[in-house]
Amino acid sequence: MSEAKRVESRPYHHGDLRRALVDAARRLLEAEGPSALSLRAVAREAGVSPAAPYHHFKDKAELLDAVAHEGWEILGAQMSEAKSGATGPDQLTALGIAYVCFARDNPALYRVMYDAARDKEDLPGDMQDNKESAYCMVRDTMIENGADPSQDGHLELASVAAWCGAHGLAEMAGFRQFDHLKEELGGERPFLEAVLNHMGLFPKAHDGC
Amino acid sequence: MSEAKRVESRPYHHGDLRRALVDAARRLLEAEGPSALSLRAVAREAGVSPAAPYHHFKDKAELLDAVAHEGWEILGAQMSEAKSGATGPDQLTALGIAYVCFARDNPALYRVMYDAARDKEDLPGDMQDNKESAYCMVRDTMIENGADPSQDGHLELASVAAWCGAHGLAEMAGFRQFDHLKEELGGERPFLEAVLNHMGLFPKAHDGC
DNA sequence: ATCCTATCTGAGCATCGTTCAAATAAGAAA
DNA sequence: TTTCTTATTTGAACGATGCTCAGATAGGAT
Repeated sequence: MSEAKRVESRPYHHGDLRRALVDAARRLLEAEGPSALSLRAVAREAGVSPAAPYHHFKDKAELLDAVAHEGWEILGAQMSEAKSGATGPDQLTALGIAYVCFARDNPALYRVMYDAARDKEDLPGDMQDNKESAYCMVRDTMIENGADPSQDGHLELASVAAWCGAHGLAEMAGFRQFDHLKEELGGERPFLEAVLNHMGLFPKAHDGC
Repeated sequence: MSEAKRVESRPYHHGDLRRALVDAARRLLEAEGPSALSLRAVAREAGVSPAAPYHHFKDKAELLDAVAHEGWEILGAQMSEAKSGATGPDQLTALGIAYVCFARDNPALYRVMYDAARDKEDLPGDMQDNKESAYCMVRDTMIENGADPSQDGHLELASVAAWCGAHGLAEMAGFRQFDHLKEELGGERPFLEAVLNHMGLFPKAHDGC
């Protein structure tokens, strides 16, 4: 449908084709879902031949890795913002809510982020590499709010439990079977908060998404 | 590799080809992982032409549905057995552990079970259709152990929270990043129990897998 | 023995991921 | 400027996939 934008500097034939391909992939992902994300379709969307992507990514998997990488960056940014909008233990809730809302608003991207990881049996590095990464933020926030870093096992256990709970909810929240529960609780937000609260990992919930 | 067994009654050309196809699919799934599960490969494994499956399943998706259906049956049976091996609130823990252990022992099958559902945004009927279904067992066990069925929202909330926690853990437990935590806690079993316990949804943990 | 119908095959179509030799264009060297 | 070099892109091709369809085949009933 849409053409790749050709406004910026064009150092080579196509400008920054790598960039254009990742953008095209994300556009397709949002518009058509993960099943429509073929390498050929991405090339088509970027206005380029099916073989062109192979000079920027060794694999289809490597392209998806790049897309997933951006996903983790966006998630990290949104969680960081959510955290700074709250204080004390509420920060943990804010992180949880931000995580689940990200998954709700970008379901296809969220799937790509974990699919790549599942095949490798390795959590994506983007998730835990730097202080702005999603997992580390949860961990650090727990420490800031009284968890004992020296009692390392317990802290990590708490982080893992919180992560599992949030991920589970993120994957379940999309199913229609929970629509009536959402209505009953006054909308999707309250539903998400209620489940997170019930898990006891995220103390309370107040802030915006 | 292996040939389809041709021992039972053979009412038509191939006997019960539908059965043979589902078996072949599960064999491939276990041996080669979900990505190797093509319709053609299943037909090949069953010793039949690529077009044959279409007389028993309208789709590849419908074949996967059948595989997933069996997965839910097995999961239900294992959870039922785990429940009957415990009493009181321990039953809930037993259910949780059984759920996660099933996912650990059949990762490929577990993925197929949810992949089909995700695409439809509908939880698989097999999960909640009958009293032996996995979700209903959790719900019923909660009622049996003191939850108030009249306060319906809260009960369902508790079930959903437990399900999310178990599912999240089931998907995370396979990642290598948690290997050191597992060791530290004395193996995979203790790790799973510790996380479930930490979520506070499954009171205690004692029974076998 | 004949017919009917469910079952299976073989060939074919569009698409996919991937590779590779050849074409092209950008920047450096002359 | 002209030439050379190299990164970038293309076009054609291969094997594999999901799926369709006309025709072959074989049970079971008549």
